[in-house]
Amino acid sequence: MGRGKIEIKRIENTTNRQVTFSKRRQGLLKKAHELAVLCDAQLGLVIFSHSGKLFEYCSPSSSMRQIIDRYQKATNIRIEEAGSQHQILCEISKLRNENDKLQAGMRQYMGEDLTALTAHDLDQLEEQLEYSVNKVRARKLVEQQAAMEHQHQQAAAAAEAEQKVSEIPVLEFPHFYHDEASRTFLQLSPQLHPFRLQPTQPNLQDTSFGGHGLQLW
Amino acid sequence: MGRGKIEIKRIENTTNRQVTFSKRRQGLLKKAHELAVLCDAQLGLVIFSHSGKLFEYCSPSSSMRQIIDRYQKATNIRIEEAGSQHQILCEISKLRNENDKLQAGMRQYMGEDLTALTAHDLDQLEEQLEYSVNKVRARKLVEQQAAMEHQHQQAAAAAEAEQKVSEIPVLEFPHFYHDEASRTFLQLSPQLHPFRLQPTQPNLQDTSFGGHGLQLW
DNA sequence: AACTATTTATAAGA
DNA sequence: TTCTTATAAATAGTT
Repeated sequence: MGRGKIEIKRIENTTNRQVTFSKRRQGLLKKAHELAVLCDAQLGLVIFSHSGKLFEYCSPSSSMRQIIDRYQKATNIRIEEAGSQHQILCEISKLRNENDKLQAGMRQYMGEDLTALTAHDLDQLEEQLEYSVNKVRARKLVEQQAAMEHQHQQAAAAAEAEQKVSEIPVLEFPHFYHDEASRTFLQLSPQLHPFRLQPTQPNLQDTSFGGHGLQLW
Repeated sequence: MGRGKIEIKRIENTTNRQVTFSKRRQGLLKKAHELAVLCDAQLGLVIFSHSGKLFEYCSPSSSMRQIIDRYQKATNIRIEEAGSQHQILCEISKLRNENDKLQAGMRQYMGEDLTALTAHDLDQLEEQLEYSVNKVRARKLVEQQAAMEHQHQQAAAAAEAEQKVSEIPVLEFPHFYHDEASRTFLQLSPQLHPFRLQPTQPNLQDTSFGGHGLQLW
């Protein structure tokens, strides 16, 4: 539709291409509008020129946002996004759950909320607390020793002393959970096992998701 | 461009509208393609018919997904989404932080990780643990009493007994934090105040966000 | 779905 | 760029 027919292939002459872009872009936007109005259709048109400039049209009474949303719903292009969103919500839920449990456990260690515990739970808690008190006392002892020996620069000897203390004399009470795994994630289930700590993931920071390896940051 | 000129307004006759939609849709898609090819432009066109059917075109060597992404980047339409995403990430970060602190506090209550504590911290921890042990023992006493009196159906008297016990005799050690606020959120700052518990929000579930009130579910 | 009179879009030129 | 105009293309109304 012009003085001559043209082949539909990239116009190599830059000026020519820009002129054609300008003309046809205008025509396309106009026709998009006409279609939307005449036929009561919802449509969105986004054009990036070769140089990167953005032009757009969307039908009356709607926004490009709406149209993109509708398009994504219609094509399920969002499943991936929705999946990761779901994972995020699961992560938050899990963390809140863990927090609640930790707080419940913490309260019990502070002597609160004991009424829900069975006699056996109370026994275990008492044992654990006695164990902890003894650990603390052992540590205090070491600190005193270290302070006394400080001027003699014998910190190494002090550490050794602590080692001995915590290994032998003060641990007169059994404890139900105590190994190097205690440095990892602690998962409490206060309802079922108020004081049973279970090591779960060895790596607290990175493997929080259930094996999918989604990195949030 | 036809037998007669038409006004650009919604075609009321349904059949006519559908026919026009079909013709003009085809023309629009064709012109979109021509513009994309002739001018080396990237464009996306999405059309929903009045009846909800989806038609689309996007320029060669790209996908609608890419075009939508580029559009969203270009228009910052994502700021809202990014904002809420940011809030979600903040929430997760906060929860993880709280979890870490709770775990650190918990470990210390279990007698682990004591080396970082000062003498004063150790004293407080010892006091708290002794307080907790005594609370547990008081509770055990009450349970025993309740068990003995069970056949006499005097649960009420047992509760009264616990009240007396916890009020008077066993609390021979001072405790640094103990009031009704302990039922609310506990926030630990093990680095600065290893055992100083601070009540924060009165409502743990809903006011997790910093005043913005974003509800995640 | 095809036809065709007419309108509209636009390629090339100024 | 913008305007002009000859011509190609699109399409409204018809069959």
